[in-house]
Amino acid sequence: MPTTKEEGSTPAIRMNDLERQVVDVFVDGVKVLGMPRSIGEIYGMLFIAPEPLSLDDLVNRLSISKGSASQGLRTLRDLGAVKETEVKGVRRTYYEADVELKRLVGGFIREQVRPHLENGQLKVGNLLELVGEEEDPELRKFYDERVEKLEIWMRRGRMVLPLLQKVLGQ
Amino acid sequence: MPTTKEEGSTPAIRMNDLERQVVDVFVDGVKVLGMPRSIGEIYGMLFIAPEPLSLDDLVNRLSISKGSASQGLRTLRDLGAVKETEVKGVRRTYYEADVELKRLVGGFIREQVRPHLENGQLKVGNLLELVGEEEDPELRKFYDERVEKLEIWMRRGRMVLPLLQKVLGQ
DNA sequence: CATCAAGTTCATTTCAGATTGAACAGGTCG
DNA sequence: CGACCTGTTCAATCTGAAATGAACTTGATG
Repeated sequence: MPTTKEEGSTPAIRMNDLERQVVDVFVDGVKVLGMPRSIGEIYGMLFIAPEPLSLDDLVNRLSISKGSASQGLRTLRDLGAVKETEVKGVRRTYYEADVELKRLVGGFIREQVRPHLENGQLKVGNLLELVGEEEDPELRKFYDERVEKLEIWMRRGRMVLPLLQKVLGQ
Repeated sequence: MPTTKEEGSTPAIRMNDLERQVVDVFVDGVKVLGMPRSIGEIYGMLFIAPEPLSLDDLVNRLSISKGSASQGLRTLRDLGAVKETEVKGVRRTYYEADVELKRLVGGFIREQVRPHLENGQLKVGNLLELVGEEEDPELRKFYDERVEKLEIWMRRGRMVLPLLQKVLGQ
């Protein structure tokens, strides 16, 4: 039962202290990870909600716009951080937080970390050509070393990800 | 010898392609870590510079303000990402990049990650009291579980850090 | 088919955080 | 001491990413 009687779930429901503080923790959390506050608000609200919530519930309780809620939910879906709950006989979609750390970490790595790392490796690849153009052999040696180091760092970054997943997962 | 003849090191030196692209890689890098672009520019410039650079060198080559350079260098010093080089008989301070990944990771964890985690744990601690106020026993049980889960996540976060340092270091 | 309800899209606006630059502090040298 | 050089500080400004909200799409219902 998504929301009880008072049908649907529309009128501005105030957040209580617990909800407010939990949301706050997640807002900080996602900020550290470089994600927008609204993502933290939405996930936090779902995390502490005993029942699934609809988009409109989130709009009302968090006082955010429909646009924010919609985009935030999409991002969270992409991350695999929320589950949709189809309620029989109701059109509206209800969401609940997926609270498996393993999935959260995996989603974050897949969506946010890997793309950046791959892009970085590409750029570092291009660097090698530029180093080749350097005439002065001593300088060239120095550049080679540095670019080599960069490559090692990138490689190591990639290797850490599965380990992270393993350690954090369950 | 910090900079060669043409004494000190003042007039606007243009960046070459290699420098520009290396800086670019680091700008992206620090952005992912949630740090300001100027930090990436400065560290990147130092990383690819065969000789130590002064604050003014950075201002000239990167076309950033003295203020940015000064603050950026301070942050990088706090992170342990930069070493100061005292040159005998010269007042000016010269900087070079510290390229030990171990130190970089350690500094980042110490300065950026730990503070946030600790702050988070504090906030989660406060949550427990709020949960105690909940009357409905079933609801209370749910809240307890969630807060408990949050604590576990935090704890796990802290445990991962030393592991990260160990794996990435050298 | 017309109406309504649910959700998405995206041009505009808002705002937090980064950058600037001018004033300032501290040190050095003649 | 006084001119000068190096670097720091911080109020004012700028900017890019996030939030808004109105227009739009989709699809269900009578």
